[in-house]
Amino acid sequence: MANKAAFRIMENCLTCEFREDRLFCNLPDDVLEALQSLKTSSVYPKGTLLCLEGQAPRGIYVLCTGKAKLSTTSAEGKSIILRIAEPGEVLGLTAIVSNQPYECTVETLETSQANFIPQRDFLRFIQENAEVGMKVAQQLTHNCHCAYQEIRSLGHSNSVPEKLAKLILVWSEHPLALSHTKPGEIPIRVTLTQEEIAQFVGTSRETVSRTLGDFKRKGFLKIKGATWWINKPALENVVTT
Amino acid sequence: MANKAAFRIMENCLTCEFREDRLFCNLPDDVLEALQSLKTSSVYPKGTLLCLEGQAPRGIYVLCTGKAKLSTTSAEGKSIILRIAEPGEVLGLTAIVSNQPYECTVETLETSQANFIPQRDFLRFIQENAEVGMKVAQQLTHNCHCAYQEIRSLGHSNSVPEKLAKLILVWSEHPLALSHTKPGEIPIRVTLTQEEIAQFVGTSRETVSRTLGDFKRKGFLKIKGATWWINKPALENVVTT
DNA sequence: ATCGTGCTGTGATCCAGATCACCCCTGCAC
DNA sequence: GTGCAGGGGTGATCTGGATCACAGCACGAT
Repeated sequence: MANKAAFRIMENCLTCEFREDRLFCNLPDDVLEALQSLKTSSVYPKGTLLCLEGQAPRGIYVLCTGKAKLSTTSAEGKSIILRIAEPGEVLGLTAIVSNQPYECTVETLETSQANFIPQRDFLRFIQENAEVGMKVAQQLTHNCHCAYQEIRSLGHSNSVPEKLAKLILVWSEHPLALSHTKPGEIPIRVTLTQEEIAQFVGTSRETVSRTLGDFKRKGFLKIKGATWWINKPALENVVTT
Repeated sequence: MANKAAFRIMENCLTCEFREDRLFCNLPDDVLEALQSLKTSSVYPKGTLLCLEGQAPRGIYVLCTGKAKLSTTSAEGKSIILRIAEPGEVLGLTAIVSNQPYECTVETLETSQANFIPQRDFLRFIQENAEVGMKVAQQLTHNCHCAYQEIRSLGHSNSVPEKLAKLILVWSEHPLALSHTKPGEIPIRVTLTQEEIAQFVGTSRETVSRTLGDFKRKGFLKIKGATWWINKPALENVVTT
């Protein structure tokens, strides 16, 4: 908790610096004001479970800062990562709209701020604001899109190297801003363990380890701690092969 | 086209006998009236492609009668069936809401009636009617739910027999209404080819053939043409094993 | 320094299911 | 009839990747 002070909590949505970039926050003053009056902001440490698969719906979370991992577990205890939610996303929407138990478990991957809005308040709110309804539809569409991507990846039995390369390429779309990097090497930050990567691509931890080793040997990427350097063209080649 | 006369087209949504059962049609008279004025009804023969993956969005289809198969294709030409849409569902929503190309190909599995509404009209309509916005959210939620199911099925490497059994069990929730059936044998109608079933569970045609053969030998089901008799408890046993 | 605990690397083994290569239907067109 | 196309059955073969079983290694707690 020593770095608590370093984490700035944003209490007021109206003056939030990211307001315009974010689907759900980019609303007229009066609407945002009303929405804001329903929320409770909190900061959650890394590893917090915001909601659990199977739990009765309580409300939604708007992720303000940080990242969260959405996963679903099978009867046999295996779990799959569905996607990583970025700041600005609304979590728990499907459960709230359908009034069914949460379909996935949400776990913060870093210290994150999220605004909670109770189900009842939120439902009333979207019924009164067609504008917000549209945003809800857009977030749901995004969820669907990610899910379809995942289905394509899992179902079209690409080999593990191919799936892994695809995943890394997606990650490399949000590169790290480092000063001195060789051209053609994209630096990214990876905080997931190999175990979690395995859950993402639907394979075993060992295979991820072997495949990454293979990639390193072939010069497709370099790994130093949580920072990876990506050789994009080389990886793209793996995908099309 | 000899049986054209046998197919009754429903022109008026207000007097449609199914109106109340269907998410998207169960609306107050005035709203439904307005929605209706935007639509064009048509009857499509089996095998019609209502929309193609990658196509620019034109509008949505409300499926009135019949069934449609939603599938997505990989670069290598393999395709996966995402789900079978039932009457009352709205198709093409994600594309219209996000204004992105259609994410899946929709093909009618039987002669089907569908009402088409152009993108622009529909978007304007939902922005003016918060009530309809909510229905849109519900349909999208349903899409997500199906997609997550599929991910769980594909990703949690259940064996092929298990996945197949699960699929058949889902089908057996809509049994055929036959007069004389033995107790414990649920009759269902299956119009998909083995190839299509393979695409559904993400496996090869041969494996489907072998697995079904196995099920028949073990008395889990009987197949006569397009009618199958399901021994539910036996199949449930396959799933939990 | 000495544990313990969580992550990563790697070898050995084994099998479900993909793939290839046929054959047999049944229905339809000519 | 004959030919042919689209489905369905089945055997033989081969392999990707799961699984088991360890062994390092980093890092924090004691």
